[in-house]
Amino acid sequence: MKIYEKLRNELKKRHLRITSQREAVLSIFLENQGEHLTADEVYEKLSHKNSHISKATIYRTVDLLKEMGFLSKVNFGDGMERYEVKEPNSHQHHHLICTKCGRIYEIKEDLLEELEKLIEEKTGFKIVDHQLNFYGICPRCQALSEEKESKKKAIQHSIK
Amino acid sequence: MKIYEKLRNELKKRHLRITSQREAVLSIFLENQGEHLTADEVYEKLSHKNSHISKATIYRTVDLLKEMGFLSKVNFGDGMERYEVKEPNSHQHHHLICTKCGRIYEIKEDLLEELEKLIEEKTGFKIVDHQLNFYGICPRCQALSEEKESKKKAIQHSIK
DNA sequence: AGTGTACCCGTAAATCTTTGCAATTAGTTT
DNA sequence: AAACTAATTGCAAAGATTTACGGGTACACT
Repeated sequence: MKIYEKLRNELKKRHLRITSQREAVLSIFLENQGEHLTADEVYEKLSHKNSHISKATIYRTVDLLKEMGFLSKVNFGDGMERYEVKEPNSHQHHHLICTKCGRIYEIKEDLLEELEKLIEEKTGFKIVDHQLNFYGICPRCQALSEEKESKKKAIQHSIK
Repeated sequence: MKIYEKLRNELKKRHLRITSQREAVLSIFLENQGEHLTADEVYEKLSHKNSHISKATIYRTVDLLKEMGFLSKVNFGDGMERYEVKEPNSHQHHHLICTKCGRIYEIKEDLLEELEKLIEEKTGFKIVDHQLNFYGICPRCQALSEEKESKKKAIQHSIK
């Protein structure tokens, strides 16, 4: 089933309305698979397509699309909420965030299913979603800081 | 070692200054262990102690305390950033967030160490932190909705 | 197709958070 | 103890997100 059709069905099921704004916002995410877009980025991309939708509506719409399972919210701690397409068939994935350069790396595997089951058994919670972020230093930045470190030592040495 | 002493040492190590504001903000968290405070809540609690610190400074200070390892940032998707005391000796814990009532439950175990190691090996990342949230329905809300469900059925039945 | 109702959108205001700037202050050096 | 330097603070402005409200629109029911 096509995804717009799925959007329409989902909206009908919830007695919500099919509007051009909702389809337009979803289209931006479909045209930018793999990216983590902020509300402002969605707004800009829509503007470039001569589709002017107010920021308030974009915020409301991404939240709705999240509730309906089309998007996931991801927060990288950079001061803005981001959203990405959530493929319904695939497992969830996680994010590795480099605290030096801010680059985001994806971890394709989920690996949390066992843990989820364990927690459901222990707590009686019915878990429907999760979000996992790892923070650290990426290989690239590790290499750079080693370089810097050895330069520093070389300088200290030459001063002696 | 006392925690304020630790704060002072950590600040000195980074060539930052020991200020009354920094100690006051930390004190609020120590007096409210187990809570997840927003910047505004910290501000209010300080005001009640006749300690007026500007919001800007509170935001800057909680971020600094996080960088230095005294606090963890937690985001429950309720529109505000929250911070909590991070016990240095204990493992990290995770949060279960009920999407119906908003209550937060804590999971004491970390359980992510193996996974971290696996990812470090695979990607070359040096992981220093992580944040994991589970979203679902708590036992209490499950019970409530079952109740509602059976009432509904009872009504439908009586209509027949 | 016309009517009615509830939902949805855009605007503006409110709220949460970050940032630039000038005055103040902590801590070092003399 | 005075002088100096650089970090820190508070204020105000900017930026990000949510919310209240009135007019407009989707869609169900004739």
